[in-house]
Amino acid sequence: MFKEVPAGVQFPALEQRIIAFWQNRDIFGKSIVKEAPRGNYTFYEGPPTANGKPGVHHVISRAYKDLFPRFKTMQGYRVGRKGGWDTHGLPVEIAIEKRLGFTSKTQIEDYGIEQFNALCRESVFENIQDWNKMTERIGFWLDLEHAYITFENSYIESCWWVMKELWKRGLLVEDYKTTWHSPSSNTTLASHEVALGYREDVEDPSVYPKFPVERESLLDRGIIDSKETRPVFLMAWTTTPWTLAANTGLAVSAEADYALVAASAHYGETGSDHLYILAAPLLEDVFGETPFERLATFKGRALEGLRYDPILKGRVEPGEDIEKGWRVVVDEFVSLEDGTGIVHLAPAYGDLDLGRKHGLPTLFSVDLSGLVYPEVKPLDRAERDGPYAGQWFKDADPSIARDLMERGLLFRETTILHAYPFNWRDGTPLLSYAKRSWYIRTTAVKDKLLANNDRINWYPDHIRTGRFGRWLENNVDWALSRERFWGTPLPIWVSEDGEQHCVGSVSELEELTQRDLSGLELHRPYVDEITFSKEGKVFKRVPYTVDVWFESGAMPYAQWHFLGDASNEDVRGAFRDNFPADYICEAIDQTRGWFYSLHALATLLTDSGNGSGERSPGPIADIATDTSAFKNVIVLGHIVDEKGEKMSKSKGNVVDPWSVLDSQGADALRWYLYSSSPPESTKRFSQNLVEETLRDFFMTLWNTYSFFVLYANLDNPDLKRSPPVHQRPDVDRWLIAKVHRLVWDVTESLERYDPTSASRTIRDFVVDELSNWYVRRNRRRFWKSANDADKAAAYASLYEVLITVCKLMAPMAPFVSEELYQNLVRSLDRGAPESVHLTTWPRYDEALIDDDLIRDMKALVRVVELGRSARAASGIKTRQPLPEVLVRVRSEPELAGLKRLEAHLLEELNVKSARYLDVATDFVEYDVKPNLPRIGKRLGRLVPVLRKALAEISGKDIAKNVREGRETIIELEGEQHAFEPEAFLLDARSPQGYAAVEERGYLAALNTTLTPELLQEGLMRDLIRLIQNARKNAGFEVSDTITLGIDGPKEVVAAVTAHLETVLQEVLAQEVELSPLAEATHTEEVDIDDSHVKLFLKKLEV
RNA sequence: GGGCGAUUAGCUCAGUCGGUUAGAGCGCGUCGCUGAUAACGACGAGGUCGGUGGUUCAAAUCCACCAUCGCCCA
Repeated sequence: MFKEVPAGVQFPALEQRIIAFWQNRDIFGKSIVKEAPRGNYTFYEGPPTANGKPGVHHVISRAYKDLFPRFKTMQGYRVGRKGGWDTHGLPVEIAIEKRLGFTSKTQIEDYGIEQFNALCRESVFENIQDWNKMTERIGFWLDLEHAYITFENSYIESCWWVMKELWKRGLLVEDYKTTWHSPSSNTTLASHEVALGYREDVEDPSVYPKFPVERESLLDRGIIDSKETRPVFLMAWTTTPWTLAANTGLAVSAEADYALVAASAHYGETGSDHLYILAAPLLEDVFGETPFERLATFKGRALEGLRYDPILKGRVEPGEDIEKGWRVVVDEFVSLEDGTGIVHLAPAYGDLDLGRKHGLPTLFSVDLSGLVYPEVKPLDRAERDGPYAGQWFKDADPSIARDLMERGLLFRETTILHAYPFNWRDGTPLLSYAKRSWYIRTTAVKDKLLANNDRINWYPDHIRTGRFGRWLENNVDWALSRERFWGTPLPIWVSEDGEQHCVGSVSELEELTQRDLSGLELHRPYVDEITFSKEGKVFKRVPYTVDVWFESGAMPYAQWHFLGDASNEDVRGAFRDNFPADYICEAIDQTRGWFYSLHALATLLTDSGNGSGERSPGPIADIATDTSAFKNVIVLGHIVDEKGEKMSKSKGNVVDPWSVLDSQGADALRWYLYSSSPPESTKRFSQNLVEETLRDFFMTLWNTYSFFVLYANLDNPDLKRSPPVHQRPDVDRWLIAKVHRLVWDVTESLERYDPTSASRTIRDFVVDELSNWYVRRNRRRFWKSANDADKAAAYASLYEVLITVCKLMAPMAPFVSEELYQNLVRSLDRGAPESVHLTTWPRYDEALIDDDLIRDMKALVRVVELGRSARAASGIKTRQPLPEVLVRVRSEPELAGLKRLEAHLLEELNVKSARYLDVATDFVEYDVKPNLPRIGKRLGRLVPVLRKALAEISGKDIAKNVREGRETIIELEGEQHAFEPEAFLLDARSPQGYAAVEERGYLAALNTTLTPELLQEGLMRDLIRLIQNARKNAGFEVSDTITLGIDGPKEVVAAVTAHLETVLQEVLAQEVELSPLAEATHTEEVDIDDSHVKLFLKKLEV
């Protein structure tokens, strides 16, 4: 016996019971230790931060994360799923700063880094309960017990190991980094602080500096000829004259047109004694009223590498090769929106990445306090200090402009209104400043970053060459250090004279310090206090922490506390067995975040070296060579509200996942997320659509299941001894064929990481094929009284299919599938696996996928649909039997197939017989159309001519040719063309005198002639329906037998008498009195056609 | 400003290699059917396939430009 299935099911409550069941039996644990013939399948958890509450967007990624580990487990893999928590970083610090009311970094230092970090540490798990509850509630199986936590010593130590390995190979170096720097407080501002301080309509200088070009190279390029003697300038534009001394390059656009023009030395004057190069489309804008003469036009590319003279020279840092500067570079970023199309590059003040990309040196004009360096002066000045030494950078602007103007090196000086950032606390302007910073030299392995990316399966595919590929192509070194407090300390110790030492482990630090550091917490300020001496020099740690993306990118190593140690085989084995990941899944915003940091670190560490030995192989190249950290990745789109707007707390349109989880449940939510749209598309979330998913799919499945259980409990079929498939009726073999094809489809979809297709295919099968066709067509077979082979076949088929479906949906809807499995399988077989999630993924048997049968059933459904339509058009209700249906299908095999399924056709349409029109009969007229996919290319522009010709030729003639397999000759524009039979599509027109409906070669026509016998049968069926209604109204169970009394006119009496057996059977009546029934417990008065009938019902006690 | 992606019915989405009349579900209207169903079936209303231009005998589909939205980077 199966557990009874209630009609009204509450999925949220059901899911809670399943959660308890999983917990009590430790099903998750068992799913990991069970036999895994196919080996390991590794999933990496991209660590969330638990200092905020989880929202519906976290549910979507967790739903996608959960699916494939479950699927792969069922396929026979071992899928350990180590959880993880991201605990460091600026958002955490900011939250604490707010709580303490701090507005600057110095306040934190005054307060004490120790106490500050202690508060950070406490806060990161503030919402851990919410996260754990949500994770459990949506059925995300994740090993939270052994989750990695980025603030733990073991995790940080692994990060140190990674950094040391990079440092040893010269891949972790100190260099410059552009930051928004506030000279007034001498600190770097975080991006959100910068955003706070933007002011619109700031008036700034707008100047057009003139960079003199070497005459020779212009001659070489043919831009000027040898007769030309006037000086030539590259005309640039800037709003920050103080950066001109830091200029080391000029950028142009390769494809844009540039012009050589002659004009005066200064704006607004007449003359032609100076030659200028600038973008052709901007000439009018730049010169305005100034007369100019255009001498030549060329592409920007022609200027590449051109050398020019600096107009001011700044401070050169030691080791900088200034000879590489002062040349023209070509870059895509150059736009012709404003300026001159020649962009002034000052790497020290905002253009560092561009400078680095093009190999330009870095010069400085202003120090960190915003004061001009003494070195800033024209090249030819001999005196030691320049004229602007010590000036506030904004104050230096006018004098710089004036001096340049005087020297003929400025074409024009004016002002502009634009937006510029200021320190939001004191209103002083910010500097975009290249500061000292620690870098990972990812550019050294750029080719490998690209090559390893090529081997990643991205879903969707376009990310590989698109967003991620583009990002890698424009790779710049990874700025690692941060001037912050709560994070992994950068393990670099520096001596007073600048010698650097990177520490890769605590034991190394113990060796260096000769101290026992086992109790040391690897955070600031504790590690800051550790110093050591080497060769007589004292080493102190640099004050930085590292980018949190580095930490999460290091999780493949750090989650195991991997230190590359060959002697620790447990850790090494754990790492080796789980690297790289088979699958990860995060949202699109991780492209430059986690996706990149995982990829970059793996590429660096698995690097096989560069052959020539300049770069030695990475420390794990012996475990995995030249690979990314992940093989397959699903990139999710973001989730937006019903109106397509971004969910944000301020808009108040954030959907609380619990409102959905509590009413529709986790399975409906998960299923909706998988099936509503492909993972990468932006999802509009609405509870209504989850509700629709519930009704459309889950309720339909539930009802099919409850139907099965209801009748199986009444009938007790022997489901352990099912009849062989080949002995079952066509319709059962059809269902079996369909379900095997379903297994094939769903497996294939999930193997290419496409849960959208997988879930939609299951939905279509369950709703269309299983419920609305198979069960509807076959329900009588379940409740008929004879316990014959046919009934056994029906039970066996439905039973097998339900079990297969519940396994197929288990990875996506883990709760409902568990419920079905427990009742359908475990109630019968206590030896079966304890949970659906411990079962083996279904296999399909190709021999059972009977394509012919599937095709035949499709034709039947097609004809039935047309028949129903004809029925409706005839105006004769379905309960009234009709004598005949006339049918035509498109091919002989379909016709034969339809004949074997004829019983379904007759029953479905309620007709007595079927007559088949020959597929190619002359009985009807034909419309002939060209079969374009076949002959379109061949005919080309003659297609419309043929269409016209076909409209005039007799369809019958062509049909005859087609039937006899002959070619048809048609004259088109005076030429004879021969068309094979397949060149045409024949569309038959309807025969006269029938209620007929036809579509695309299929036809169903109903003969509507009614005889007295047919009318009587119709009356009988009306009566049966009314009695069934009365049974329901009386509140009888489906299986209750009754005594029936009918009091009505003689037509009714005659109809009942003529069809007595049918009536008794249909309404489960033991006997029927054709008169009032005295002992009736339920009476009803009903109308049939125009007569009144009284019905009397009494339940028989068993 | 740049890059990547999206835009098909009121809503959520299919649409294969360019090829016959652009489809489904939900919602709406009419009718039918019903002892598994919270259903089901038939018919109908609802589409400038984001816009413009181009290629082609033929474009939702290919190309160019534009618009709107999203994300990332400036």
